[in-house]
Amino acid sequence: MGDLKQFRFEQVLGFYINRVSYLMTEEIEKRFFKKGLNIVAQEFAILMRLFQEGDVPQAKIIELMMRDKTTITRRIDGLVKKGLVERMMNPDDRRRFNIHLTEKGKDLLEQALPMALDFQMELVEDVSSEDKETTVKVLKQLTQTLMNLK
Amino acid sequence: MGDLKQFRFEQVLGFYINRVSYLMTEEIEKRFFKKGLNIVAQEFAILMRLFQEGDVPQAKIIELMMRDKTTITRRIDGLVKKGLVERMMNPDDRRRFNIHLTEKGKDLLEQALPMALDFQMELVEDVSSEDKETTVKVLKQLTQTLMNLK
DNA sequence: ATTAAATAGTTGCATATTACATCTAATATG
DNA sequence: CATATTAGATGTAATATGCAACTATTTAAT
Repeated sequence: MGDLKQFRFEQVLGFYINRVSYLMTEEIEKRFFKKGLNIVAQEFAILMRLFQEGDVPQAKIIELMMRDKTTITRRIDGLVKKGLVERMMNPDDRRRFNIHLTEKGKDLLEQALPMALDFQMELVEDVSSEDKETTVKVLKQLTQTLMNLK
Repeated sequence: MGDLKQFRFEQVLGFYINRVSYLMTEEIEKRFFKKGLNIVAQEFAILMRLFQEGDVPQAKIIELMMRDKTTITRRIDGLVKKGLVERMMNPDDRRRFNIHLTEKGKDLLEQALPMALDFQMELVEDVSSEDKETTVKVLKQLTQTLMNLK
């Protein structure tokens, strides 16, 4: 086990990725809360997706969030209860719902999105755009590798 | 809100960081489980830290994990129950415990560490060492920025 | 057409994670 | 010595998560 002790664990990507992920989530949720926006980061991610893509069935959100369908059912339940989205009947397939952003949901996003973008800007302020691009590239690559493992 | 629609959200770091963080954690836990190692990623992080630094009081682990002290108390409880660590009296300050890696904990780490290192290697296999270094640098920078916000 | 298989989503559990408020014991500070 | 601070534990409650099993619907297979 001696040789392992030599290893500089701090150089390991996972170490930082988990930390940054946790800290970013924590910070953006804190900011949402301060502005009276009653959503967590995951809910924001769903709303943002609906804003980008329009109505989608829950299956799409499951894919995005990479969680069990039961977990997503309950997340959507929560968003419905808050009045931010609604389940619309899909006439082509009556098993499916289209998740639809309500006016209230749009209003909330109108506040939340600029906050999220500001936060991102603030974060990478001191990172050169070259380094930022490299990082995004590497993260995309890692995502792909990880998805292939599944 | 029209201008926001233009924004390429996929370029945003947070998007990938969260995904990679989640997928990495999931994958390493799956591998631990497959080999019969009964630990989650957070427990591994604690054991690894103990291996690197020797006995530390719980406060150090709180700092590492960035969780509430009650959460850490219970994590340590869990590790004690599994026989992987023990709480040693600190003669200099009787409020404090030193968390000590047991033989069983060391044995487990002896299996888990190489797995974690292999996993990391596997992940960054196709990433040039230059890109990897840049990514680590950026992640460190982001960590620092995020810590300063707190 | 009729039956079997697959799909979308929900509900009933059980478990894990987390933290706030509060408590005890011990140490540090004035 | 009195008080404040610190380390850690416990009570409790909220949230997150997924497996198993279920319903309803659509698709595929005979």
